[in-house]
Amino acid sequence: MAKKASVRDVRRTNRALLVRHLLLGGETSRSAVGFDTGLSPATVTSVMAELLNEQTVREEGFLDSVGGRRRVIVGLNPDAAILFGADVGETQVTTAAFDLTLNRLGSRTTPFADRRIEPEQVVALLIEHVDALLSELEINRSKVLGLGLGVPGIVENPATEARKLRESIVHAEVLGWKAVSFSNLSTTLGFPVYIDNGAKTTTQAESWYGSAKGIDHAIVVLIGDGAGAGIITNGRLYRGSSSSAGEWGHTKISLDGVRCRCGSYGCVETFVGASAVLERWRGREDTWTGRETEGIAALLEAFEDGHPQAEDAVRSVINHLGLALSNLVNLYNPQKIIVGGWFGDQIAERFLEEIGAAMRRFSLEQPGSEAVLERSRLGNDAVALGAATLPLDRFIEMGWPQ
Amino acid sequence: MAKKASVRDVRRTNRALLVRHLLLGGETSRSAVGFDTGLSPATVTSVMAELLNEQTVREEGFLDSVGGRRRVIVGLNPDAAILFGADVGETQVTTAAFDLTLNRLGSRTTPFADRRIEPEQVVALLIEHVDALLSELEINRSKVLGLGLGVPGIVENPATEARKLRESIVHAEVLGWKAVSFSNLSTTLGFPVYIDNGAKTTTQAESWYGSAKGIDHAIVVLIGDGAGAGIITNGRLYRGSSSSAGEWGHTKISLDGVRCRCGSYGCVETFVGASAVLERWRGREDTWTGRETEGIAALLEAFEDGHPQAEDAVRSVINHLGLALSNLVNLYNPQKIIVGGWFGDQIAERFLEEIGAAMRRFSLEQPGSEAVLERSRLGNDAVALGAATLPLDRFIEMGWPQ
DNA sequence: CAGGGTTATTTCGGACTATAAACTAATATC
DNA sequence: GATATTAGTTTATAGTCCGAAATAACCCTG
Repeated sequence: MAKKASVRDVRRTNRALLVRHLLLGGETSRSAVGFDTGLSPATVTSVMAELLNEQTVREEGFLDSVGGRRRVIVGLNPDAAILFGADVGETQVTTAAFDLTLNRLGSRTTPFADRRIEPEQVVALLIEHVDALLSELEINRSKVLGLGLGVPGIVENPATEARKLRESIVHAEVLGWKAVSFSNLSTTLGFPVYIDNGAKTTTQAESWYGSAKGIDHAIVVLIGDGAGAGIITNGRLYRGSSSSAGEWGHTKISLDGVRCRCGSYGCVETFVGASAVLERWRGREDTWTGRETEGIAALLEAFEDGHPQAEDAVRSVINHLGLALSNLVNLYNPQKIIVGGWFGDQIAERFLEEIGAAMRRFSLEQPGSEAVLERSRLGNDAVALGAATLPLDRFIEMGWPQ
Repeated sequence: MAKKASVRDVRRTNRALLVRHLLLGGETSRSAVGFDTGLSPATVTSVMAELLNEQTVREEGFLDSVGGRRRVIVGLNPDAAILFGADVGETQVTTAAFDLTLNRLGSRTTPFADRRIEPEQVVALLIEHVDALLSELEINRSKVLGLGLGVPGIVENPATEARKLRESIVHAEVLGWKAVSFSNLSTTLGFPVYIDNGAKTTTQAESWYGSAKGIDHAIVVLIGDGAGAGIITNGRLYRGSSSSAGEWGHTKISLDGVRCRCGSYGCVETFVGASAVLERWRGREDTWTGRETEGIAALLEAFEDGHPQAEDAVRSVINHLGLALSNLVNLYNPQKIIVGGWFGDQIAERFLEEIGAAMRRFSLEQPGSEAVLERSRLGNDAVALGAATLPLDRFIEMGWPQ
């Protein structure tokens, strides 16, 4: 449970605090860092010297004087290391390279058909992408801190520690994966590989750079064909005992109802997922399978044109989504709920107010009045970006390998 | 978000680790403590000397030699301090006194009628109880570390830190309390007062001493007339952004249904709460209001006798409870779910298997297979016991006042 | 352009920590 | 009684942060 502490841990904590501050706050001066973190100037100098020495941080000129000695600009050295983030989606694999400040340096995407791809193919693609990016960017493999992998499905994770994510087991129903391990990928690539659920990596990205930045209690809700959620509690991504927390799409809000792909009935996904919504709008024709985005566009158009059935379908989504969100509000008491995912983006763009009103109507007053509903600010890149935060987070906490 | 660390924090952390170890593990030897905590023998000696010096710990004899020097028995000194825990229920106020090892030294209970009591009356009762217990036990007021207060309702808590609980605001609908503050109680009593929701204090007790002991991810579900939950994530009680997390009883599992006392429809409470169950069994007659325990006894008897309506009512509880629990499983991925509360105790006693089966049926496979359903091991005392852990926790983390 | 004021950063010494290693204590065993 | 064994303490050392003083590098004024 609790862990012992030693003097070394103090340095590690403060070092991480500083690096994280520079990452999220950008360039500043030593004195500002001291003020913001509460560390004494002496300590800032000391830790910064260590970081400068190992090239993690660089001095980048001076800020104008404000009456005294000019401030030295310090900031993370983007070129100090490279991070890869990969997004294994339902239709394509995207691998992106980032520098230490999480600027995207380049990316590779390979689509695949029929929502089917074997783990071995993914491994091959990842190796190909990484190699291509490394030579394109003319970067030495030794500079790579690691690869983060966002996958659709449950990632089982023996130890809670992020450092052990490499030994994870992936169950991705959508892709037909059962108990898949990527343990050998790391050896082939020559650097650590970290795996997490795509919704969770997106949440991580949203928490570091998006609408949930700096928020201690936030929930990121992702709605596409299906629905998932990532939960930030006390400033950190909540994983549960085996990393499968946040399966909001399969919580039940009805005692009966349409059968869900998970095998059960009444799941949130069967009320607010794009496929389900289309099915409800047009009946069980399977007309839109594989073309859900077009279907939703058609639905929204029909709504604008005032078609009653379309209106019913949209109202139903708003209502059920509000109810499903209120369950999160009552259980987690978050400061913010962020709606994303391709379908979530679209309905939130037009109906954010209505959804928020429905959510508050179903919530208890106190937590309901505090929960702010917002749209996601990050686009499709969020999965890969969030995945890249996995090795970066480890770097921040633990420093350079060895 | 993150906080800076200093060398002092190291000592505080290790001291807390040791005290907590002695509290939960009972008496041991220095060498065993070192082995269990990972601290070096030298450090154990040093910290233990500090604790001995301030009387928090005492040496209590020797363990037999196992081939070398005999081990000195060290353990918390129960008489070092006194803690009060109070349970403000819907029908009575109970105040209990505990020693430092949370042994119950005595208690006072005062019932009240009609589920109505004014905050001022509670304050008066608490002062009376405390004074009575202090003189009964012949204890000096200066030895009291604090009073923890478990109340039915939402406790709003400006700061997340437990140390600020004294400035909390209480909303207790059942008692007709709106935005009540107990800020002056602490001054009158002469020691700190900490307030939390009763379900949360029970959860704390369950986490320290009951079925959730040592479990990092657990949920305690309390079912009486209403329903609530306490959530342990990463070994700590989860409070949310304003301490109102865990309102499981008012999450919705149906799109329509009976009106809940919270004003909404479809709440879990309206399916599994004792009052609601009785209403469903016997119709809206209000026959059992104020005598719910008798009603439930009658229901269970009728069930045993094979009355079909009773059987329907019981099956309905099992089913809905299983579903409502599955939502917790999918969202939190806990290792354990503990069922308590007076009604929860009774149904779990007879139908734990069935409820667990229903829960797993509605859950996703992976988190569902991991979540163990158990009965609470603590009785009615749990609220007061858990409340007493509030000042105790602060003592463990921060040491003696000043 | 010299000198005083101001702000930023570094240096230095002090106070605390944990720990390894050496040491002392107290027992069991032969 | 000698030796081995285990428990616990003392000592020396290496980190650690931080306050205070020192230094650096500027602005402003006359």
